[in-house]
Amino acid sequence: MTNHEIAVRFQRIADAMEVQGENQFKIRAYRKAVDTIDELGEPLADIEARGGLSEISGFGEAIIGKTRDFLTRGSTKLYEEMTQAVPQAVLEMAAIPGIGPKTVKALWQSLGITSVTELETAAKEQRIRSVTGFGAAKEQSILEAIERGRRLSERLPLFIALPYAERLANDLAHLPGVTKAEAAGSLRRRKDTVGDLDFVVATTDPAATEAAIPQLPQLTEILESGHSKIVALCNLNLRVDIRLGKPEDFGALLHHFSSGQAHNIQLRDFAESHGKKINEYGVFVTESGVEESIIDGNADESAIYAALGLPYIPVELREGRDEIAMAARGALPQLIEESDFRGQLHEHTTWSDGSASIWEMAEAAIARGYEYLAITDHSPLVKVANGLDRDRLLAQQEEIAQVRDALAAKYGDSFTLLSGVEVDILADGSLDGDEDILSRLDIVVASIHMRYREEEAAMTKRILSAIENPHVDIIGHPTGRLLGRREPFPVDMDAIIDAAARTGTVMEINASPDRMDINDIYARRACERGVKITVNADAHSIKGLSLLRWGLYTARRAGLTPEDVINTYRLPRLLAILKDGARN
DNA sequence: GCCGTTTTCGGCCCGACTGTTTTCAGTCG
Repeated sequence: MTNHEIAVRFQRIADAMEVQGENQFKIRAYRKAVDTIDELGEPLADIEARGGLSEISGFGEAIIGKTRDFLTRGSTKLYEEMTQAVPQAVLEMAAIPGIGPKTVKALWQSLGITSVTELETAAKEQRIRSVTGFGAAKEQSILEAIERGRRLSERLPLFIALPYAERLANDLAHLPGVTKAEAAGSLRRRKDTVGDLDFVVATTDPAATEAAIPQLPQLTEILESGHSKIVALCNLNLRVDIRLGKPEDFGALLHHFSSGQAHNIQLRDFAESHGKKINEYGVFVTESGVEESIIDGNADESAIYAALGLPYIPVELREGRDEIAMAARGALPQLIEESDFRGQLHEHTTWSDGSASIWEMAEAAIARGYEYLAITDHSPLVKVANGLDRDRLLAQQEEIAQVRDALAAKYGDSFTLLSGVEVDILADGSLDGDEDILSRLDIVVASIHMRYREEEAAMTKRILSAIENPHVDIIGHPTGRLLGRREPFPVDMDAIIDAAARTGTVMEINASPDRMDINDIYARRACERGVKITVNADAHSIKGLSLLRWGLYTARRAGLTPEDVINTYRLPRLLAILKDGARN
C-alpha cells in the first residue's frame, strides 16, 4: 500500500470515530498520523523495511501495528470495524461545514438519518425539532448549511484567490476606523490552493468597522458577526474570516491567523515548556499569580518569536512540520528570494507559441538583471504550439547565434543566451527529437504534454526513461497538473526522485501560476534526497518572465535555499551541471 | 492514542460565535 492509501484509511478511521463520539485525543492521534504520513519523504514500506516506524513522531504502538497491517495485508481490524459501523454517507453529512459529528450522531441515532438527502428531507418536514436539544432555528441552520455546502467552492487556486484577496484587503484597509488590514491564513503562506480567505484588521473604532464590513460588495452573506470576528461568504463562494483587533495587537493577531494550526499548537507547546503562554493577543508570563505581556504594544511577528527565544520563522514555513525545532537549534534554512535568481532555463519565443522574439526575450532578461536565459521552444509533437521540427530547430540555432553576437556587441559578456528545447516525452519514454541535435544544445528540458492519462506504472516508466536519457538536463512540470482544471498524472514520485538523484537530473518547479509543479512537498522531498531544483516561469512573453514569483512561493514553502536551485548559480557552475548533471 | 527536564499516568491549544438546554455544548479555525 502506498503512503497515501494508508493515510486515507487512517483518515476514515478518525472520521468514523468522531461520529461515534470517541475520545477526542484518540481521534487527534489518528489525524496527526494522517498529516505526518502525507508529509513523509519516504514510503512507509521502506521505513518499515529498515525498522524505522517507531522513529516517526506520533507513531506509537497502536498506529505502528495498524500501519504494518496495511502494508502486509492491505487492511486492519479497526478499519474494517469502522467502515462497517459508520457508512460513508453518514460521514458526508459531517463533512458539510457547520454540521459536525455530534449533530450527525444525534440525528442518526434518534431519527435514523444516514445521508445528506435524508437530513434535508427531515429538516424540511420539521422532524428534527422533535429531537432533544434541537429547535426550529437549528433545523433552519441545517438547511442553510446544506444549501451553502452545495454553493461553496472547492479549494481555489492561489493565482485566483491571491489578487482577489489583495483587493479585498485594500478595501478593508479603507473602512472607517481601520489602521491596517492584511490577508492572512494559508493564502499568506502561499499554499497552492486555498479553502478560505482570512483577514486581520486593526481598528480604532470597532463598532464603525464592524458595521461597515457587511456593506463590502464582495461579501454576499454574513454567517457570523461578533465584536472581534466576522465570517462571511464572498462572491467567489469562499468562506471569508475577518478578525478585528486593536492596532497594538495587530502583530500577534497576524501571526496567529497566518500560521497553520499545527504550527500554533506546537508553538503553544513550546511556549509552555519555557514557562510562557502564547495566544492571538500576545506572549505572556505569569509572575506571582499575575499574567503579564512580555511583548511591546505594536510588536511585529518577529517580536513574537523573539519573546519565545526563537528567530523569526518565515510565514511560508509555518505548517507545523519541523520548523520550530529547526528554529530552536538555529538551523532554519535561509529561504531563497527573488533577487537570488541569475536567470531562467525554460522559456518560449515566437518560434513556437511565445509572443516575443528571441532578441526581445533576451533583452527582457537583461532588464531583469539576469546573467543568462535559455530559449527552449517546443518540439514538433506539440503541433498546437507550433513545435519545431529538425529543420526549424537548426534554423533557430542560427538565429540564436546571431542574437548572441548582437547582444555581445551591445552588452558585452555580462549576459549569455543559452540554446535549448522543451522536448516532449513520448508515450514509450523516448524523446521527440533527434539525438544529434539534442546533443548540440546547451539545455534539454523534457516534459509531457500528450498522452498523460496512462496508468501510474506506465507514466512512471515513461518519465524514468527520460531521466535516464543522457541528453536530458531537466524534467519540466513533472506532474502535469493544472490547478483547478487537471489532476496531476499518477506517478511514483519516489522512484522518479531516486532516479533523478542517481543521474543528476534536475527537477523543475514550473512557476506558471496554474501549474506550480512540482509542489512544495515533492520539492522538499527531492531536495532532501540530493536532487537539484530549477524554478522557471515557462514564459511565453516578456511579461511572462515575472511569473517566476509563483514558483518562488513553492520553493520557499519547500524550505529551499539558493544552493538548492541551480538557476541561482553563476554561469560556469550552471554550465558544469548542464554538462555533467547535478550530482552532489 | 501518544508522550515524558511534570516520564508509565494524566494531561493533551484555546478563543470566538451560535443556538438553546439560559449556562454550556457544538463547531470552527
